[in-house]
Amino acid sequence: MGDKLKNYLENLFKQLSKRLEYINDEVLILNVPNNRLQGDYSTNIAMRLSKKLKTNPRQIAAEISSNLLELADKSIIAEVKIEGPGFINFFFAPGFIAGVVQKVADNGNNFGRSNKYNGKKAMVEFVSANPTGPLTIGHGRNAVVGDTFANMLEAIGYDVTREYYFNNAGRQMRVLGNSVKFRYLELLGQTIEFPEDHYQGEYIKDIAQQVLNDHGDKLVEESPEGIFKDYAERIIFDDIKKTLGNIGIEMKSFFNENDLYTEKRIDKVLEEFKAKDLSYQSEGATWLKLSKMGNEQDKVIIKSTGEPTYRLPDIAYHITKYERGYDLIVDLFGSDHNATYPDVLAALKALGYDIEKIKVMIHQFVTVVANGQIVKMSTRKANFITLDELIDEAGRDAVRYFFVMRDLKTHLNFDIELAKKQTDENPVFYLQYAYARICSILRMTTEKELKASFENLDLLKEVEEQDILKKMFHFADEVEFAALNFEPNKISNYLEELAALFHRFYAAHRIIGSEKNLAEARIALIVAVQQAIKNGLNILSVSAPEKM
RNA sequence: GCCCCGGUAGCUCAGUAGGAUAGAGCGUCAGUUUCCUAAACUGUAGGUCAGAGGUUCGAAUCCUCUCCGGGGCACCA
Repeated sequence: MGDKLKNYLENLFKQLSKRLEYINDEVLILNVPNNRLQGDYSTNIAMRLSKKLKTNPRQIAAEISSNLLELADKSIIAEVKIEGPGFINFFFAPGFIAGVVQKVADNGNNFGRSNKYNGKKAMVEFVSANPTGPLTIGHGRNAVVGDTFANMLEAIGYDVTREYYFNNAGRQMRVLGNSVKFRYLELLGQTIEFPEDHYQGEYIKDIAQQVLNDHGDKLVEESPEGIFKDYAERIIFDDIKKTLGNIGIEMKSFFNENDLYTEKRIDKVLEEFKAKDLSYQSEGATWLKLSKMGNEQDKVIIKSTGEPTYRLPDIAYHITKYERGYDLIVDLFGSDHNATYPDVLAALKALGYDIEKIKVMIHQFVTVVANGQIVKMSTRKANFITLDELIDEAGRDAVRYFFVMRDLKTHLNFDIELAKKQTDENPVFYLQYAYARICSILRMTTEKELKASFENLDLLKEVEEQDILKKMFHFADEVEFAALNFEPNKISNYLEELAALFHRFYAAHRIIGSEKNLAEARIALIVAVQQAIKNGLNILSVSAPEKM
């Protein structure tokens, strides 16, 4: 759907370039000025051209604007002004702006969405926590952001697969099995000195209890890597899936690292490295020639024990993503991974894969603040707060919103008290309140037999009304921008601004009690706002309550 | 020592390929409800955009250096 206003101007400039040749070589940058007196859109093209043409920018601006006015449709563009050092400011006709209301009504739940990337397949890999314990708040940011990425890509037409990659073998899982067995023996009355580097959490005791319930004391001689590990894995994974479900995340697929071995994919990659002379043996290990691929140093891919390091399966795993035909491959990691992915990318590139398709997104850590104190957490030490506990306390909407409302690149302070608060300090409620307020107004207007009408949209002339209309025109652009740049916080910011404009309108003007035509145009306006907020919240998977 | 992120109002943060007087919420203080939800709105106060150089008509934004905070630099994942 795009932004009609912007498209219109871009087309106008295209026509203009036939008249004024110098326009051709200059990129047109249109932005929305902060100050409404500076127009609906503004361009600095004259200033940029003045360097090249060695002419006064205001003079160039004058030539551009007079030609533009001749080409422009007066019912769309009301005014073009030259201001400041040479900005060209465009003012749209209020009646034209109001047309967005009709557009929203026509598109309904699809308003803001587009089919620009229809037919393209994307994968978002996220969470990918190994089943060694419940999801923590730290995983929460990854989970919510990843799912929101997927929602945003769907909103611009992508067919998206959400995938969870996990490893249920190796040292961690052995330690997990051991941990359960120790707790099991404790339950049977043995005195155990529980190792410090084992999983300390209460959940391990629960799993041990479960084993005891099902098998009694028959497993004293059983290997920790058998039944104990299997129980732990199954119970923990069920718990993880339940937690994800609690915040509305449904993974389409769970990819087990182990399949890479059984399907001989690891061997195949190794052979390929060898054939392309990208690996070598040294000190009993197999090394990857990363220094030849532009990275700092060579790294081990097979330890002298014969076990691969994480890099090798990671590379093989990504090859499956290519083979599965994705046009866009998104990996979302915490900042602790920031040094590892370049190795994987370099290797894939060396094997001939187009790494432009891969977008590695790194989010910074979550700092949990409780009672004004920073809480340090570790799964192993079990002093963490689980994601489930957080959802129980703060609710799904607040959790989803809080994890997404900040730029990924910055540390997120998660203030547990704030998220729990059902007050105006909590931005989720600000948005939801705007929505609920509209629903309430509409219940009243229905009683008074007033209904939305598109006949007299040109009556929407007040500043507060025009501001809302203009804001709505940008919705689709904001969604597309947010999706392509992986910035979900752009959507929450946009919605907060839209909600603020609505609240301002509400305080300044009345619907019930206004002249009928105006009242019905205003109803159409707020119905459109209602739809936009709902669609935006929907992308964030936050609910839009009709009553609060 | 090296690499990646960040440093903007008292607090939490926006600031979209460099643009016009740096914004919002919360918190301060002062107001607004016989009237569609006051979970709202209006006004007030609050800034050396970490610091120093540079690039240019113009820098919070780009470059260099310094300081502070976080993460990483394994034959762990």
